[in-house]
Amino acid sequence: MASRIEGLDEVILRCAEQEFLEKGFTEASLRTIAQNAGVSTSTIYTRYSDKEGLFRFLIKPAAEGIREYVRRSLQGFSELPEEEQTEQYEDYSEQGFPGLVSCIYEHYNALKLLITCAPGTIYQDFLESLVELDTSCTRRFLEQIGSSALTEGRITDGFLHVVSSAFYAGIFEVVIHDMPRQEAEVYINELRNFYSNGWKTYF
Amino acid sequence: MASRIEGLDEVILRCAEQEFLEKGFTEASLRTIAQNAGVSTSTIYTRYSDKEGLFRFLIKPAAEGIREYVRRSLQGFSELPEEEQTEQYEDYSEQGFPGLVSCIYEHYNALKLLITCAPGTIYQDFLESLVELDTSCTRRFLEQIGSSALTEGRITDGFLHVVSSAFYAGIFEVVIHDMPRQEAEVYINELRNFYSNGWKTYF
Amino acid sequence: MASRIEGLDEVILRCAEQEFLEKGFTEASLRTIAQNAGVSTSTIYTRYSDKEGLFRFLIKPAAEGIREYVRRSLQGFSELPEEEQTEQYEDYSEQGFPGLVSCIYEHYNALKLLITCAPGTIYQDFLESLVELDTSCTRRFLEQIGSSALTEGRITDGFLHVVSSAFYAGIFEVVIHDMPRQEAEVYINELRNFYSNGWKTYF
Amino acid sequence: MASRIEGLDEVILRCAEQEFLEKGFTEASLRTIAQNAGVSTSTIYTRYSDKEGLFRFLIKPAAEGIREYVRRSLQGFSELPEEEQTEQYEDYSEQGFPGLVSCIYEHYNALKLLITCAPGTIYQDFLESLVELDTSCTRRFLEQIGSSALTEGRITDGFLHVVSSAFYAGIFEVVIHDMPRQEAEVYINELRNFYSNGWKTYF
DNA sequence: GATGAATGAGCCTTCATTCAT
DNA sequence: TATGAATGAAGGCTCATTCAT
Repeated sequence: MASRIEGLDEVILRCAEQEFLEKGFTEASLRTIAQNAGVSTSTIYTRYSDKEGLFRFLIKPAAEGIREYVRRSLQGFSELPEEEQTEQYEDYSEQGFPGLVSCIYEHYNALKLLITCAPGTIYQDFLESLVELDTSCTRRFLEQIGSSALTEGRITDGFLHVVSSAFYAGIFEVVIHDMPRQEAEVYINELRNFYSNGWKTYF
Repeated sequence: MASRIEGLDEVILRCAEQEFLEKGFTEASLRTIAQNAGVSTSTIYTRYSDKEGLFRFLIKPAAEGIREYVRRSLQGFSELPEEEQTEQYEDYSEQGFPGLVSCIYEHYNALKLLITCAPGTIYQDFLESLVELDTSCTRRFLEQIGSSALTEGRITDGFLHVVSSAFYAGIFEVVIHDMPRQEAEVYINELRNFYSNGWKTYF
Repeated sequence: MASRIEGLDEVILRCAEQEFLEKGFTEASLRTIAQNAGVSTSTIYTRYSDKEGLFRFLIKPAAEGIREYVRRSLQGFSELPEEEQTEQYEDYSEQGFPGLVSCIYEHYNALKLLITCAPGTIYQDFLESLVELDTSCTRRFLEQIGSSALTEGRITDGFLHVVSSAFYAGIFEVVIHDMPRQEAEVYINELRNFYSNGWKTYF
Repeated sequence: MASRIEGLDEVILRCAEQEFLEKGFTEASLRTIAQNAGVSTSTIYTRYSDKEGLFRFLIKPAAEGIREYVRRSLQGFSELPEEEQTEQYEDYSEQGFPGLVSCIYEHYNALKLLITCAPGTIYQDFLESLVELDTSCTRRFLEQIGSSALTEGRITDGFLHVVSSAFYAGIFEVVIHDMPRQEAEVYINELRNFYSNGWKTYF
């Protein structure tokens, strides 16, 4: 009874990453991955149950990493006293998501996979999860400051939702366009600034 | 000379649209489209050359419509006297792309196809074409007003490009999230406002 | 009612020849032929009934030309007085099929088609028809000279048949290998010499 | 590890042979072969890569067998002392390729496949490989005996090539015409005799 | 006579997945 | 656990041919 071959996972995952990156999920071939990794197709099934399982395994740390970062970041904001929150919005460009870029580049390949190669609604679901964190935080803030835009219904759930997903989609352009890290930092700060400026008009 | 069967195109195109929308380009099956339309697979080849030809046919008016709208809109801006251009930027939220939403909803399904289901680089190329129009217009404006950010190299081609594509990607969230038309109008104006505010810091 | 377009046949036939030559009968595409000729596929059907009809039309003159030449040539031999026939066999290299090469080069392309591109049994049938002419002439000669090989059954129909078809197949190597005309003349004479030498042992 | 189903290869190969023989390579259908063999089309791909792989597998032993026979036979001739070589040429009809017929009938069906059904240049390449062996042996002999025909340029590479391929094509008539084995032996000896007689005129 | 359109049959091939070993 | 073999479904596409105009 053969035990798990040492280091095989790494080889498989590296080959899978490459194949998915090159061809996207649908067009990627399990056979090709297996061949490049020097294992049988069946081995992949033994370890990751199926094609989608393999893909999800590859992107999981990245998705969770980003999500965790955003969660903690928003939570930090929520826990500030109200006046500081407002203040931050005034000059967010210096705070922003200070470590977001690090987080992105830490999971670069996997993130690119998730953003550009995912099958079905995997990317949408991921984006959705970020947007939910974001909008609920924003709504809470707007409620705290007693925003009239909110009570008068000018700001709806739909609006919050779309503005937020446009924002995150904007951030992920960094990955789509393989922006160098330094450029990305400036860009993301700028984006954050844009959206801050947008929101301020509702305060 | 056997003439084209009356109204067949409409049936085929409707079925194709549905199939592509449901499964995306790659996963969509020509056989299924043909079956639903009640024609032979070959008929599709006779009329649209191949799968991609069919897809492009479906998409073409939408892509061209949007592109044409954006072109004319930017051209109108460029032809204004300099002071009015600056003025517009100051309060763009009341001008925006006034007819863009109409244009989007006119081609709604086809646009959704283009944005969410296109194979290869078709969507990227489309987006790119808009971004090119946009950035060359923006650069021209910045040159006219003698922007120091431009001459000092803080604004690069890459920066223009990414900000612009983030903007258009943001606009297309309207389609991705099936936003009701009225909401979309507000949203797009808002987005325009965001980006205007962003640019203003460079003037 | 449109009358036959002037000179269309020539164009079609030239394009068909090229396509068949390039791809062989099976792989050749009627559509390609039609496209290159600038006519509709249907036009070919109107004029040549179907793909095989078109092919047969192309090769007919060549097949008949060669067959006619061989027939007349053998007939000439048969009509000689017996002693001259024997004599010819003794020094056939100077007589051979004196005009055969001319005949071959007159129909070169069509012959190449027939030999290398024909579908089904068309080439076999053609070869067979030559072999039949040849063997019946040979047998008649052997009978005339009272060949013991014949009466003793050492020379059978099968033997005659195969030797003859090997001979003609040998001749057609000229076409298969695109042998220059002058070289071909020498070669065919040589071949004839070989076979004459072979036969002489049975006299 | 699922082992190969017992005896499946034989069934598949037999069905493939039949189909190729009946319709030729191009017209033969893998589906039909699979159906007749009672396996799925994919099984054929698992075992033989593709259609051509299957064909080549069928043919390989025959092609190699014949080639090997010819090689050894010519080598034997080359290794004789010069006077015996000349002697053999004088009365080759009694030596010929004594075991060639056995070799042919051993691989009968596969050889028929190779000669009458092969796609592309497979048969040509096979023939060419024989011709190469043959001509280099012949040339060596002519050089040894200091043939004036060679030094004077009357015998060229082209001539050697064509005469040789006509000879082997002649031999394969045996297969094309399904000649009974005994008849074939006589025929091939005869053919060898013909060509020996031809060559002798150049010595 | 010429044609554009339509067709149905058929092609080879690839795929993810299962299963006995 | 790892695997080679087998599979059924499906894929896009090409073809020769027919037919109404």
